Amino acid sequence: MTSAGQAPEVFAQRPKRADARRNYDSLIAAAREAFAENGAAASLEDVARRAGVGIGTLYRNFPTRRHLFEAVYVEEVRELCHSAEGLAELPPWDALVAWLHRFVAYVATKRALAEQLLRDSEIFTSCRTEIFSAGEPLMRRAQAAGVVRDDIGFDDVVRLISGLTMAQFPSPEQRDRVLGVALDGLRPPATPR
Amino acid sequence: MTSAGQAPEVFAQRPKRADARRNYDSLIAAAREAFAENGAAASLEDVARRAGVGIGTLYRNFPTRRHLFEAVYVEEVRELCHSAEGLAELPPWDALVAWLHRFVAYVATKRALAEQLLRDSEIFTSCRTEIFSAGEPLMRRAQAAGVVRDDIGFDDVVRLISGLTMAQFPSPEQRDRVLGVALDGLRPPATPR
DNA sequence: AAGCTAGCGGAGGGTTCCCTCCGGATGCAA
DNA sequence: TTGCATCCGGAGGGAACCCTCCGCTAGCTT
Repeated sequence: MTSAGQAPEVFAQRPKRADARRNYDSLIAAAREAFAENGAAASLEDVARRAGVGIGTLYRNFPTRRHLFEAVYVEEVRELCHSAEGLAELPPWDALVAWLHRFVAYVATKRALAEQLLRDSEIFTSCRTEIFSAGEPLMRRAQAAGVVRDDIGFDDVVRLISGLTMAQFPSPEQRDRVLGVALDGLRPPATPR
Repeated sequence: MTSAGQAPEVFAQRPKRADARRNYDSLIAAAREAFAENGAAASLEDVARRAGVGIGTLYRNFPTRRHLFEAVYVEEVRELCHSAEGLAELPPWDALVAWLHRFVAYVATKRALAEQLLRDSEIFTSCRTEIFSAGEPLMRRAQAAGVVRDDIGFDDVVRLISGLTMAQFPSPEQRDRVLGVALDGLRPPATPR
């Protein structure tokens, strides 16, 4: 008997035994920390140490550095997308802005991660899709309401916001001020209001 | 150029003998290539190989990785600042936009470099000063002419543009479109607030 | 409670890179 | 041309990291 045929599933699958699942989770948490701290080149042995497991366990769960990378990334994206729920009740412009603010927080910490994955990755495109289906409706609603210019697409906004967040800001105040400028660029050319 | 005369001692000094100077220059060129290609973690031995010199020569000129890094960075900044000359003849808004476009090209290739130096570096702050003295006058002129909002500073613009450029764009068209949006955000509000 | 097996840890061999050191080569001044 | 201070190249020891392998541990099932 073999394990079921190869899963086309890009996502690493979570193990089934209790202790294994525990290890899997702390590995992801440890990797999140290590990557945030030392960038994408963080030592895998250090990750294992942080997680309190042997290096062998790390490799069993994530055969390559990239697997680990992607697992962390997917986790992050999931949280971000989840946060889009409940915003539909706000006015169109406010809803969009609120979500973009969360997006900023997300990108800020995931700089190194994104850097690696940007090159080429099935994971990345699939996460992109997920992000789009979370945020694009907010954008379209705002455009329909006439509070956002309609000569641009959601992907333009994503690049704009995610890019500017990659810069390092000395203070949250400045970050918000700059974000405000960018958001002003989204408004229609001659909106009163 | 702004700061002529003797540079701060942080700058590696160019050697005096002809062959040594040649090596120094090809090392910087090689490093520029290698860093652009493999990111900040590029192997120093690879840099020496590209430059066609021994590893010893590299270490004699640049005792640490950071020295080499900074030398490349300074070179880049110099070129950028130099490009601000001659823009004073354009109309205020056009001059600013033209320079920001060059700035974009500069940041695009120097991502990895900046990433490293952002943390803490005397060099970085001094280059920052140089960039400011090149670009800030353009900005102030535009503000004085009333074509740029005056509730923001030049450093806000720098962060906005440089950040934006760190994102990766699938096409130059999209990059320019997004840049356009950001620039629109710089204009004064259509209606006074 | 007993057996089966998924899962664990970490030693260890291999690779890559860092950086020092010194005998030999060479530009430059006299 | 000659002398020498400067500069060159790359061998080599050490450190960090990658990843495999296998004897042992401990969940889960019956």
